[in-house]
Order: sequence, then structure tokens, then C-alpha cells
Amino acid sequence: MGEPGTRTPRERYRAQVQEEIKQHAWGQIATAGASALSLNAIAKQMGMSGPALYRYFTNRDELITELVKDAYRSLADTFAARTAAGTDLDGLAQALRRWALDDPQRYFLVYGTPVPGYEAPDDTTRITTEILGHLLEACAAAGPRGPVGWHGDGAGDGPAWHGDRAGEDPTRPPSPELRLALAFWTRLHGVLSLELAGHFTGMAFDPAELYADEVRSLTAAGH
Amino acid sequence: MGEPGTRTPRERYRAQVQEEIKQHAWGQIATAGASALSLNAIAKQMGMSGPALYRYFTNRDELITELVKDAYRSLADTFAARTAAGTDLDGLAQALRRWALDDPQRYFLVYGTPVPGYEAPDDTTRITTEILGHLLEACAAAGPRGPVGWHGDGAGDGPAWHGDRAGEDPTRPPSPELRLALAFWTRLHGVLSLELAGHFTGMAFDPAELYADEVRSLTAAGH
DNA sequence: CGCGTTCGTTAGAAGTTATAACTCCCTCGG
DNA sequence: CCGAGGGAGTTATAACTTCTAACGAACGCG
Repeated sequence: MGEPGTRTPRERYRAQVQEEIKQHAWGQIATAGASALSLNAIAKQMGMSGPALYRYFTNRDELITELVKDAYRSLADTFAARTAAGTDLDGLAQALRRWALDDPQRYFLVYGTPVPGYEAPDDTTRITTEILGHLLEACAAAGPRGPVGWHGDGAGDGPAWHGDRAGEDPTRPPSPELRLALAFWTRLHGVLSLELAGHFTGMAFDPAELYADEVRSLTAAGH
Repeated sequence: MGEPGTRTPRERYRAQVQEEIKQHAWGQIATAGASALSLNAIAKQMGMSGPALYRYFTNRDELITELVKDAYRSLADTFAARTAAGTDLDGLAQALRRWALDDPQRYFLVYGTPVPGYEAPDDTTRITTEILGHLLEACAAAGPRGPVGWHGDGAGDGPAWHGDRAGEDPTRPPSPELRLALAFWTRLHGVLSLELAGHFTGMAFDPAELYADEVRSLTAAGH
């Protein structure tokens, strides 16, 4: 089994066209949002007529799903690169913020409004667990002292994680690392989401300061 | 000047049909999201043919804008009712959570993914300032001790608020009430948004506990 | 060199938003 | 009471969308 990436020249061409389609799709999403993504417009931009794209993606939803997967992959990579350089929560937070500001619509494609019926494919959930793995690693390195307590400091035993043992009691307090990771995730997403959505425009303060403040609330020992 | 609400029977009928349209629209949004809202489908459900709806809303965007305004109004009302019953942050947090869980798509219509070009109309921003007014009231009643500090406890002077004085320096630390209100807003939105989007499904913990934990992080004195 | 897979094309169905033109009925003013 | 006007709803139509079907042509492998 040779390289699975590029085998025959046909598959090479196919992958290249697929990539170009996704590139134009990202352009459209950045300017008009994911709901306004038009296959016809993409085809016109690429100089070919509508239905040709269906050779590369079975339908519009599959294209969007692929973009979502790429976005997850991109976030996982930045997290991996950051944790490789040092497992500090502050660095991870700054990397997350840069990733979000770099392409707001990409952020919303991952963490924005969900489509009610949509179910993420299996490989997507695999990437999310990888992302949370990096986060948990940094949380474990940050030490057990966390500013957040579950039930006012219940001693969580073991990493109660993602279907850890089926039929687990959900009310049991999770591990300190998970509690810190959840606070990291929700607090930073809270600031980023509202900032990127423009809910802070017109208010006389700097969102970066608010973000730094929330990061500090996580990294500071909960004395 | 009589009641501006219902004057002639014609206007009464018009308002009633408008309300019925919005009702069907909410139904569609709840089941398929706002992007899948179809005027044709609504008209068919109401037993009349497509273009009739354009007598009541100039276009699809205006209908959605009206729904957004209603959602804001609904949140402002629940906040007003709650603060009238007692200006405690915990009660406000529980009211917010109930309002969000009551209709997730309504929540996302307000705080979800924004359309890049969209600008909220003036009356919408007026309602948002009202909502934040209730929140600030509760924050002021909660006392000056906040768990969050700007620049490690800078003494904010006066309510640096929403275009308070034009040309204000955005880097100046805002008031303690505003800092607490922002933490309330972002932290609770962080949990609610991810929970409603389904990012916690499959993880062995109760989102309500996480929410209560974050509320505790706000109401507890930052000793 | 041929044969088959794949690509891109046009045609077309079914859906959408939105406008134009027409009818009908209700309401308001004389 | 009665007529004129305006609002409501209708069909027809344009322009757009996703997506399927059928056809032709080009590319690459044996």
C-alpha cells in the first residue's frame, strides 16, 4: 500500500479540483456566511457549469461537512502545535483566540448555530476528542488547583470522559482536569463567540482585555 | 390619540394574520433552523398561496428581523419580571437558562451565528441596552466585590457604557458592575451556547451542574 | 492502439424568493 | 344608501437555487 494521498494523475487532478472548490467555498462563507453558500456560484467562479461539482461532492451538505471537518482539523493542528511548544493554558488560550479571529466564519462553522437535524460524522467526533485531549493535557500540567469546584469541591475520581464507562452516573463530579478544561472551553468560547458576533461593538471596552481577564481567571490558582 | 394597537377592524385582522405568520415561522425555525425558513411553506400551511405573505412582510429578511426583535423583547421581559421579583444574580441566571432551554433556536436567533453583512436595526439595540440595564442593576445590587478584575484590579470610574462619551479611551478599565455583568454574560453564554449546540452530548456530566458552577463563580465573593 | 472510466456538458424537474398585474371585497366618506 | 378607493389574495412570470439524467468527449491504463 503506497502513499494514499496521490496515486494516479487522475486522482491527483481530482484532489486538486476538490481543494479548489473548497477554497472558493471558504471565500463565499467568509463574505456571506455558510447559509449563503451556492454551488452554482462556485462553479461559475471556476469557469465550469453547475452540475460539474457533483462529481466531487454528492451534495451541498457533504461539501459543508467537509469544510467543517477541515475547520476541526485546523483547530486540532494549532492546538497540537501549541502544546508541543509548551503545555501552558495561557499559550493555548492565545492560540485559540488567534485561530478564531483569523477566520470568524470558520469559528462559527464549528461552534456556531447548529442545524437541528444534523449529526456530526464519526471522524468529526474523533477530531473533537483529540482537541479536548490536548486541552486536558494542558489542564493536567496546570496542576490540580483550579478556580472552579464542582458541588463546592467534590473529589472526582479518574477521568470521567466521553463515554468513559457506559451507563456512568452523569451526576458524579468529574475530574479536576475536566472541570478546568470545561471552564476553559466555556469561558473562552463565551467571550470569543459574543465578540465575533459583534455583540460588543459600540461598547467602550477592549474585548482582548476581557479575554485576557477570563484567561487569568483560569490560570490563577483558586486561592 | 386612541390605542395604537387595535384601531380599525382591518388593522386588527392584519395584526392577527401577521401574528399567525410569525407563529408558523417559529414552528419552522424550531424544527429546521432559521436558514430553512420558507415563506412558501408558511403560506401553504396557512392555506394561501405564496405571494400573499408579501402583503405582511416586504421580504424574508424583514420577517426574520421581526422574529429576532420578538426574541429580544421576550428576553427583556423575562429579565424585567425577574429583576422585579428580586435583583439577585442567581435568580437572573436561572431565568436566563430557562429562557434558553425553553426554545433553543430562539436563543440562537439572538446569540448564534451572525450574518456577515447584517446590521441590527435601532430598536433592536434599544432592547439590548434595556436587557443589559437589568443585568447591570442586578450586578450593582450584588455589591462591588467581584471575582473578576481588570488589569488586576484597576479602579474603574463611572459606568463606561455603550458609547457613554464618544471618543472614550477603550483601554480604560470599565466599572466593577460592568466587569461583573460582562463575566455573567460571557460565562453563562459560553455554557448555554455549547450545551444547546449539543457539544456536551456523550460526555458524562450534567450541563446544569456546570452552569450552576459558573453561576457560583460569579455570585461568590472574589475572596 | 483501443477500450473503459471519468469528467464536463446541456436539459430538465422541483423548489425557492420576489414582482407584476388582475380581481374581489370591505370600508369609509359623501 | 351608494359609490370610489384601497387592501387582500389570486395567478403568471422571472431569476435563482439544488440536484438528476443523459449525452459526448477526453484521458489513461492495459
